[in-house]
Amino acid sequence: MDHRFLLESLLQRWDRRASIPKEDKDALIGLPWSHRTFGRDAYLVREGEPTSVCTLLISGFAFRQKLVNHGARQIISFHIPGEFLDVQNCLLDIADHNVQALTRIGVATVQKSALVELMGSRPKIRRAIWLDSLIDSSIFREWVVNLGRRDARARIAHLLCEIAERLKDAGLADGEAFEFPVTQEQIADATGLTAVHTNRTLQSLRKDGLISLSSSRLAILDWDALCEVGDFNERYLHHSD
Amino acid sequence: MDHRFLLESLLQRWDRRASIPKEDKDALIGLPWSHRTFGRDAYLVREGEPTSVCTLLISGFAFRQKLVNHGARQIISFHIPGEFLDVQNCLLDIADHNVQALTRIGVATVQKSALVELMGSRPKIRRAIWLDSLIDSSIFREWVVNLGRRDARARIAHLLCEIAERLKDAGLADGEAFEFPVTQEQIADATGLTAVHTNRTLQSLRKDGLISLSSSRLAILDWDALCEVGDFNERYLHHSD
DNA sequence: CGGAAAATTGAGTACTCTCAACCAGCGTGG
DNA sequence: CCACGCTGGTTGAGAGTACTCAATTTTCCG
Repeated sequence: MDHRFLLESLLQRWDRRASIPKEDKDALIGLPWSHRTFGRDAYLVREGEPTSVCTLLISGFAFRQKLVNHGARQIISFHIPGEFLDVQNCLLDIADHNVQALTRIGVATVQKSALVELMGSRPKIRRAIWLDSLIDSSIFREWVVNLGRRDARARIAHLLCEIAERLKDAGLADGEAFEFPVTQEQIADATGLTAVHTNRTLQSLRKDGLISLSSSRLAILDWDALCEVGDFNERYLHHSD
Repeated sequence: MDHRFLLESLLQRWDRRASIPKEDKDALIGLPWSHRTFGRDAYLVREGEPTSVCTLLISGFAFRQKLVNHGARQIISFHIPGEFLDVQNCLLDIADHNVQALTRIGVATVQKSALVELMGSRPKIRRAIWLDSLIDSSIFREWVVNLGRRDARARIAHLLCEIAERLKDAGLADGEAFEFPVTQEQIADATGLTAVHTNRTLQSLRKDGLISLSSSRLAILDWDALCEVGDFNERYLHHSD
């Protein structure tokens, strides 16, 4: 199969935690994956709709969000290549939030029944996927803390630290600079702020020499200081587990 | 075993989603559970410490929280009887948050290895536990939205709706009133507000005839209006899945 | 009954929002 | 090739929600 390399970053990440037998890897790769691409802002999953597939992000970035009744949007998570965007839909029949492409993306989708069946017969894969979803959950908890108990500066600093750390862990960042084409409005929607205030806060972080962020490239100029500002402790990412 | 009834509310909840064979129930009940009680505010799990057991809440209420560097506390979730307080620790070796008793509580703990082994051999139980943890995750997502994009009134209304709905689903509430001995400071820490502002906001909800909340009893006087104020849609609780 | 915890109130502050205008980059079409 | 229009970024001024600090009352327990 030629999409072996497409699942490579996922398998590498799993392998680092606990080795996955070659048969298991082949079984995963052998599932009836479909490859698709989506344009920027395209919806992959819509809240309230029935779910039928699970989606693995292959290239580009994506995010999940929910809308509130007065029209505001809250971004719930960002996703980088090698992550499932909606494993929870394996067991949940109705989507409880939206999934959207942040950039042009490539994904691999598989019928959730096929994935569930594979997990039933391959304990190592099951464990890896469950662990991923537990870490997902841990990240949500940290976001609750971020939104509930940190001010604007800390919230944004924390978010940037998290993205950087996850990219580094996935081997997708060289040093402290990387492509991350996020708009200020999206940062605002992820941190519970307005775009205007996000703009001013980013300027303040730039002025202090902590970061450099253009529309598509993020560079962290002073990692320790940014972690300090953002009260960032990577434990919740469980990168060593 | 005489603690059958102690697991009853958990098993009933699971059974409503998908029936669990009697052998599976007996196997779960037959695990080497330990029964313990904790006083109000006692810590059951501490962030940063290694985990060895999983804890099922039998009686009373509990909550999970994280502390930020300047000392503030963010409550991440509340828990009612029949819920696991820390299933994620089955696979995560270091706790990423604290678990505390809200009231005097009774719990049943089991070595996580025993639970993991049981899940390995009992697919129905595994599925039920995984589904619980996915719903947990969905609740965290909704809390992110609550903290990020709703004002004080809506945040508190939403929280109260959630607690009420979960208690009703668990069969622990008769009508729209129930024991829920939470302090205003705890509501504040759950909604990202200060105790003072929480106090004023609760007064406003009371004045409008939406709720009646004394220190230990919550009554929802106008369910529809409170849902409206809190932008509450129960879908994220997946009570029907 | 006494003391501590929790709830309440008041006044002043400030962080973040709103509204609105303006600028910059960029792809498209005339 | 440049005007145009759109999206995203920036700036300013004023408003408001929520915070801080501090005192006071009420409730809860031992």
